[in-house]
Amino acid sequence: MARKTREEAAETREALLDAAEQVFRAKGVAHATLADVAHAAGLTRGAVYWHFRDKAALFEAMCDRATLPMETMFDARRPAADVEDPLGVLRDNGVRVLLHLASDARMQAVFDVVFHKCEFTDDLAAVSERHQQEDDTCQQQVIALLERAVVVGDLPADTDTALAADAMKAFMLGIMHEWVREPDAARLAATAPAMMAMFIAGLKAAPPRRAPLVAAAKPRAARVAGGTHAGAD
Amino acid sequence: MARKTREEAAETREALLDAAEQVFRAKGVAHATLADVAHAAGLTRGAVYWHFRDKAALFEAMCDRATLPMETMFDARRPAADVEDPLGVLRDNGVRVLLHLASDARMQAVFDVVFHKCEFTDDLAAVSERHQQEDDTCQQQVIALLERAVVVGDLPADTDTALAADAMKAFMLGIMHEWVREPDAARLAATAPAMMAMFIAGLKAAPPRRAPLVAAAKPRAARVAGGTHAGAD
DNA sequence: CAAAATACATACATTCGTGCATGTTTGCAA
DNA sequence: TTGCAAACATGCACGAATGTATGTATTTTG
Repeated sequence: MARKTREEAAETREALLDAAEQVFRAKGVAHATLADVAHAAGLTRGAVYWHFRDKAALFEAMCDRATLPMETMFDARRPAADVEDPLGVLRDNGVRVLLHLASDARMQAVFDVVFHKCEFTDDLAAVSERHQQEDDTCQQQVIALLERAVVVGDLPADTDTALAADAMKAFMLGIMHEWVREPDAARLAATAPAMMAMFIAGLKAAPPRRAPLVAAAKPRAARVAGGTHAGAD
Repeated sequence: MARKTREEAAETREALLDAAEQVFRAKGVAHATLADVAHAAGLTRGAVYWHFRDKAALFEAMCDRATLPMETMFDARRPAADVEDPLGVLRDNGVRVLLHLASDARMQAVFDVVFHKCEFTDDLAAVSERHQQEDDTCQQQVIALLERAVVVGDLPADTDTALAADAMKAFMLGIMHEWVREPDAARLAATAPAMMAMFIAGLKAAPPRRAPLVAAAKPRAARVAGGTHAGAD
């Protein structure tokens, strides 16, 4: 109808993002229409097209609003160069992320959408790349802690820290992936410590090593050309 | 144009499923049109509507063709009641699944579609429930092996086998989820044993226990109001 | 206080995908 | 050999969603 004040406009934008979370979660991103989102917010498509260029932009803004807090949670960590119990820090970080997911309804909705209610194709390539970058920076943090663990002596020198980081990422991602399908905050909160403790214990007991099995302990000559060669036939 | 023989008709059906894998993977299930699938197979929409009721039926058939082999792979296992090294069997089973994924291009395509290129909403509810059932039967197999491990003495008596099974499911699902994004068959094949060994080692070293933390061992008083309270500040 | 920009609602044209109905040729059975 | 049904291709009507253009009232600015 009429123009709103700046604050009210910002509120409508938030309302649209809230509606997008609900509608995307219920109908899927591709299957949901912008009219659905607008109507869920008590508005019309005009409001949506005023605040966002198209559906992809709306989706991107929705993701940003939920993942930026998570980014800061990880980036705010100290340089991780002088912690005395790096594996303990790693475990606590994992638990913290899971507890945060268990307590933040917005994060739950967005993760449910990203995991199960959206198709990552060309039009969402920008969002996908941003997620990729965030994941990479997070992985660097984990690798730094793992290498610190090597220095401290909690892990052997030839630990494949990159692989261990991939394993941790896969574990946590799988937990969140499955949990958002049937959210039970109490259960996740109760089981998160045991989950992470189990993973860290496995990391200590059977850490993945570099130069896995092939190119065995001491073959004839190490005349591999590429340098960054995979190793497995 | 004309009628084909029964065998040729079956071949065109397979060709349509092949095309669906490619097109769904490239454009996403919701964003892909049946004309795309038909054209990718060198046919028209008429052929699609002859063999499948609609897009959901095509998707379901595509999933079945790829996951049924996996089902048999798990169901063909022996009753798991008298194995002498249940955790070893569990580890080998996990490795086998990962190796199978690394070597089967069809399974890779379908998993990529299911994980990243499709929206599980109402119209695909049937497929989602079937996946759920398959997962449950698989989980029962894992739990059976874990309880066998308790009997054998590899795990303590109060091991939370259901939670451990959830952890394994999350771990494997996370590995596959991430791997299909950037498939590298050699790398997955090379790292799968170390991954599974690490998990089993963690299971042995720090198995999750029942009656986790709440109703705790012996704190002052368990007078938390909510009942389903998180517990970890 | 007037002009311009804001914050939407409304209306419209266009495209696109689906579902079905129909056409057409050929394999298969009697 | 005839008839029927399989195995598609083709064409059409319908709805639905998008993008944009326009209208409108209010807010802000000078």
